[in-house]
Formats: sequence, structure tokens, C-alpha cells
Amino acid sequence: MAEGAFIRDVASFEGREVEIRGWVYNSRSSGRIHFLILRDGTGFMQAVAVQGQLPDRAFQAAGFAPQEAAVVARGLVRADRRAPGGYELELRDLEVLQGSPGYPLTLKEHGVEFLMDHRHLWIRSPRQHALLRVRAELIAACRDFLDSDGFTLVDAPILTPAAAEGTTTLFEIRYFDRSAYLTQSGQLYNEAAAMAFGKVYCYGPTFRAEKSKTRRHLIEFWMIEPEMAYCDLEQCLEVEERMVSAVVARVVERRRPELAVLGRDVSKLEKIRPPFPRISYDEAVEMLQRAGHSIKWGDDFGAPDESYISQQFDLPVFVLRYPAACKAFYMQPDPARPEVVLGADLLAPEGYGEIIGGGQRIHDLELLQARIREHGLNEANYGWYLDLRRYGSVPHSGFGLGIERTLAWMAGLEHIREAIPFPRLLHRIYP
RNA sequence: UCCAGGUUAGCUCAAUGGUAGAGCGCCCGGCUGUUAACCGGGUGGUUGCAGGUUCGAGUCCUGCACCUGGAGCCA
Repeated sequence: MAEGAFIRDVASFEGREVEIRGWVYNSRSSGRIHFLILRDGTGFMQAVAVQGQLPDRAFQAAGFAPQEAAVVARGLVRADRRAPGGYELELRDLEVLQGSPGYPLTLKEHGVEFLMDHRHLWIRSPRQHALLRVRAELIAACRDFLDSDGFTLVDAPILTPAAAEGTTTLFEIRYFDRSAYLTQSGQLYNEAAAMAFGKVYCYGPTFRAEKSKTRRHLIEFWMIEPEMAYCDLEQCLEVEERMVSAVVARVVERRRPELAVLGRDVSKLEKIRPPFPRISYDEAVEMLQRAGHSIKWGDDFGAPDESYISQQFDLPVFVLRYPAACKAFYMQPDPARPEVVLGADLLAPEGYGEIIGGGQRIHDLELLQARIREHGLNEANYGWYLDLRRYGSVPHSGFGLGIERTLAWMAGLEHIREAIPFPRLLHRIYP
């Protein structure tokens, strides 16, 4: 009786007979010898069917099994340097559970639209498989870092009664007999949680109904958002650079084979260590003006501006103290220069741009009320939020890290649409 | 919403205004070590849609739809 095994572990089964339950990734045949590349979710492995070494029924099946047929393969694990991966399965039996000819994704090139229409099948391919494994590692690394650093996970709601920030376009939905909105950030709820637990984070999807059509925008994307009570901007930045460095190091350590499949130059990631360089918004504007960008003090950065700044550094770079007018209403003004806020964006290197936005929040009740009015927001919607400034308000800070943008940088992607299993884009909500 | 490029076989792409093709897929056959296997044969088209110019349009013109890239907006 053959033992069940995963392809990931076959090296430890050398010389033994195992059963692999998976799918046919590709097959070749020379008549009396068939080669099947099997995949089982943990890896890819060549299986060889030699006439006479397995029942005729199974040998025939090996010759006819179409691409992506579900198969249960039993055989002897052998080291063989002719096999991709170094080990192969010498088949003793093969059962085809189900399959159909004409699998849409051949091993040749396909266009973006065709691949996106078949995203449900595309995620089976080696590159997408490697990428989504890196994504899983990235998320686990973020959570493990925070969990072991004294943070408590306190999830924020996805259905919200009003705009969190008032700046971006929200998806409006029916909530029984009234309107509600899909969350654009868990931050406001995080602030409540921080006053209850000290150091908290939330992890979940966020939704922006903006008609952005670029390689760095998704309509639905995932953010991890830490928030800390008794924390100023400086302390917040320190957490950010420690977290990003730890996460990069862990992905490089544990997902090196996947990064190799993706063709990522890992040496660039191995340089990511704190401290990260810091420039002020003022300096960034000067830098851009020297490079010929048409930007003046007070403007927010456009995509080419952000990209240029990030290309000037080998490490992620903090841009600090933006004009208050560019940022959300809750950002704490710099006491020394009230026209700028104690906030910072973190721009990933190699032109990838913003992966984190964050900073210190307003903790003074009257100032916050004034800002809500200045931004044309309805104070009635923020009653609970203002309560946080009435009952034990303290300086606090936090940030949000965009998972897909961070993954796009770490994996060296051309477009963010590959960084999430089923992307929602301006003109795409299928599959 | 704006700008640019594109739309030809299931897929990826060719085709001076003059007979619509290739590779892959799929089907049939061959091959006992293949590496996106290979070899032979077969299958496959309202050239995005609607008009127009022309003896003749995949090719030129107009409109529309859709795709891709970028901008703006934003993380």
C-alpha cells in the first residue's frame, strides 16, 4: 500500500512507493514511454510511465490524460538528474479521476485579457502559484511580526455608516432601509481599539470606487493597519521600518524558490534594513523641481513624481510632513509648522512608490472638530470618534500597509493585478 | 473623464488596396528519456460592429463597442 505524499516532500521518500494526488500540468510521449508533469498544489514533479512497469490500462491512461486532468499516481520515488526538480515518480499505477481535452491555458504565451478571463485557471500556473505563495507568506509575516510585538488583532467593520476619510469615493450599498458604505480604511475604528488595547491592528479588504486605471490601483485591496496609543510620529516610523524589514527578510528566507520562479533579483531585497532614509515633503518638492518635474509646494505627488523619488533610493524612503491640505482631516499638525502634518508616506524603491501611509492623529477635541468642519464633513457622523477625544485622549499614531503594492514590489511585478487572487479593476469583476 | 496604441482561427501573431496564412491547441498516426519534446497528416475564419470610398477593403475614411498602456483621482 503506497503512502500518500506531497510533492514538496518527495526527497524524503526516495526509494519508496508513494501516492500523489494531483493534476496533470503537462505531458509528453515517445510511444512506449510517457512523461507527465504532475502538480499537487505543493509543487511540480515529473512522472514516467514505462510500458510494462504498470498495468496496460494505466499506461494507456497516462498517454491520453489531458492537460489538467485530475489523477492519482502511484509509483517509486527516484532521484534522476534528467527530471526537472531532480526527483521523478516511476509510475506503478495511474488513475484518471476526471479531465477534458482543450484546457484553455496552453503552455504558450497568452494576452492579458485572455489570462484575466481565465484567472480561475491561471492561478494553477507555476508563476501565479509562486506569487500567491509569496503573498501568503507576506501576510503571515506581517501578522506574526505584530502579534509578537505586543499588538492585538481587532478587526474593523467592512460595512460602515459614513465615509472614513471623506476624500475618496465610496461604494454605496443598501443596508435594509438606509444607505451604507464599504469601508475604505479600518483606521477610525482602529483608533477606538487602540484606546482600549494600546497596540492594535486590523487586517481586511478595503474598497475605493475611484475610476483609476493604472498598474498600481485595485478597486478592492487588502490593508494591514496598526494603530498605537501613546505613540508619536517618530515612534510610528520606527515600527514601520522594523516591520517592513522583518517582513522582507522572512519572505526572502522562506520563499526564495518562489522568488526565483518570479525572476526577482533577491539581492535588492537583502539590502532592506533599518534605518530607512527620510526626506521632508519640502525636500522632495525641491528634488522633483531640480529633475524638471512641474510641481509646486502644496501639490500632492503624481505617479511619475512618486516613482522618481523612489528611484533615487535603494531602500524604502519616508517622505515626511506633507501640507495639511493634501491629507486627511485627522492628521496632527506639526506644532512648529501648522501648515504641514505629522504624517509620512513610505515609498518602496525601484519606482514602486507608496506602500504605506500613516502618521500621528489629532488627539485634541476642539482641533478635530474644527478640521471636520473645514473638510465639509458632518460632525453628527463622527460622534463616537469624537468621544475618543473626550474620554482619555492621548497622542496616538498608526499606518496602513497595502498588501498588493508591497507584494508587487517584493515580487518585482509589472502590474498590481497579479498580486491578488481575483483582482477587481475598473472594468473587471469577472471571474 | 482625457490622451495614445490596438481588435484577423480556441490562443499568440503574420498578410504593398488584388486567391486570408503560420506556430500552438484539438483529432488521427509514429517514436523507450522527454524538458514549452519532436516528426507526418487532418481540423479550424461573417478579419470587433455599422456605414462609406473603390473595379476590388483585413488593409483607406467616419461613427460606435471593447481591450491595452498612460494621465487625472488615489493607497
